[in-house]
Amino acid sequence: MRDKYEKVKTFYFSLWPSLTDENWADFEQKLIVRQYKKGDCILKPGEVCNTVSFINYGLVRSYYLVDGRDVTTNFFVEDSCFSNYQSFLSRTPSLMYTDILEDSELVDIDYNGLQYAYDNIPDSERVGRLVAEQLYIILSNRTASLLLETPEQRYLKILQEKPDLVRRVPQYMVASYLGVTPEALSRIRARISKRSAEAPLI
Amino acid sequence: MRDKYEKVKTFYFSLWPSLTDENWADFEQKLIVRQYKKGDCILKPGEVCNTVSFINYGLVRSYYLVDGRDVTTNFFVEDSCFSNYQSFLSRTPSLMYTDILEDSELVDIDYNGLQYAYDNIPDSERVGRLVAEQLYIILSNRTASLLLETPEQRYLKILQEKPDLVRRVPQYMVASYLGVTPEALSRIRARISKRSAEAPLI
DNA sequence: TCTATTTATTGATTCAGGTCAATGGATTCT
DNA sequence: AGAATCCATTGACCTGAATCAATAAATAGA
Repeated sequence: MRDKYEKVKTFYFSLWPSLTDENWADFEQKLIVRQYKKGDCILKPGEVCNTVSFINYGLVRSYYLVDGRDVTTNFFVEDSCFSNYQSFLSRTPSLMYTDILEDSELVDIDYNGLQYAYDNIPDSERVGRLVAEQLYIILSNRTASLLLETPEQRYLKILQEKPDLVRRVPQYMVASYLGVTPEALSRIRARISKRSAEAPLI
Repeated sequence: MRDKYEKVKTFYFSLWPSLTDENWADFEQKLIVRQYKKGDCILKPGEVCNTVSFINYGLVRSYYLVDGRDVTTNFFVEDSCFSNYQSFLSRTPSLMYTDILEDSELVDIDYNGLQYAYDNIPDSERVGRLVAEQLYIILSNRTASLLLETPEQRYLKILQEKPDLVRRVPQYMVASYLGVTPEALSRIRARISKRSAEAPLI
């Protein structure tokens, strides 16, 4: 039988060089494996996010829904961690939805489990800090992209950097991630393929 | 004589309830007070940011300069902490400038000083985590605003939330923070005052 | 104080994206 | 397989922001 903790263990060991097998065994007690089906909504506005999740397999999306407008803040794929970190950290209601886009298996640690780790497992504070710092860096790249690049540039970039994600996700969600309407993304695509058809062959 | 460590001490004690006077004395050894003049540039693209700074007084701006376009990522005012956190954390060259907008006094801790604290002063890892988490929350609010709101809405919001900042900063920098050109902000302002002139008196 | 420079406003034009609406193509469900 | 739903594309029109340019206002320097 497949070990559901294999991947998450590798993930934490990579961030946490001093982690011993003994401490891992302690930490693993706090983890809960959960399966979800495509279409499940695992967090709604008004709810407080209570978990940080590692994705064994699957695909997850976080988004705002503000007067009918759907704005994707992030996609999360297998082998990475996610949370509604703002809500989780501040213990305040989320403003976002989090949906399961493909059947997924998550390995959750809840707020109390994490506090237990911080208080009892050596160097876990450091891991918490490193995770927060990594999330900060990712977010600051996204913010820079929103400020500096046009939607077309952002689309070309995601095509190049995450082609698999673009394939797995409906186009209107990609549009919503780029900050434009589905119609606009459709026209951006048309513009790009028109240009590449006209481009002189080098 | 004014104690240059008074404010920064208050700041750290508020984040760090377990901080003893003895530990503070140790930590204070690592702090360096620096004065800057309006117009000084304290970090340029290509340089690695080596400090986290607390602002005793003054005003600081971080911005990108990409093919002539000036894009403000943040303003920082007295009694808060700042850094080019991405560069500082990852020890990689900054992509941004950081300028002094008003004569300022900063209380710096450098990278090694912070590592010393993490390794030697109890609970400092936790403070590092809390600071990273706070910065994450601030940044995620900014990102949401860029995704969800129009430039006009963002301008009205900054007017309401940080009226003093708007007064202290040239308008073209506010425009650059909102993600529009100076001309566009000028028109947004014209539009708003036209509307409020037309608005029926309630 | 007067001058030089920087900053803010306004006009004309262009263009990308939003909105509304219609159509055709894909998926999904039973 | 067939129906129903969802999704992507396209067209027409509109609006807001970018750009280029000129001018006015404010600020800083000598």
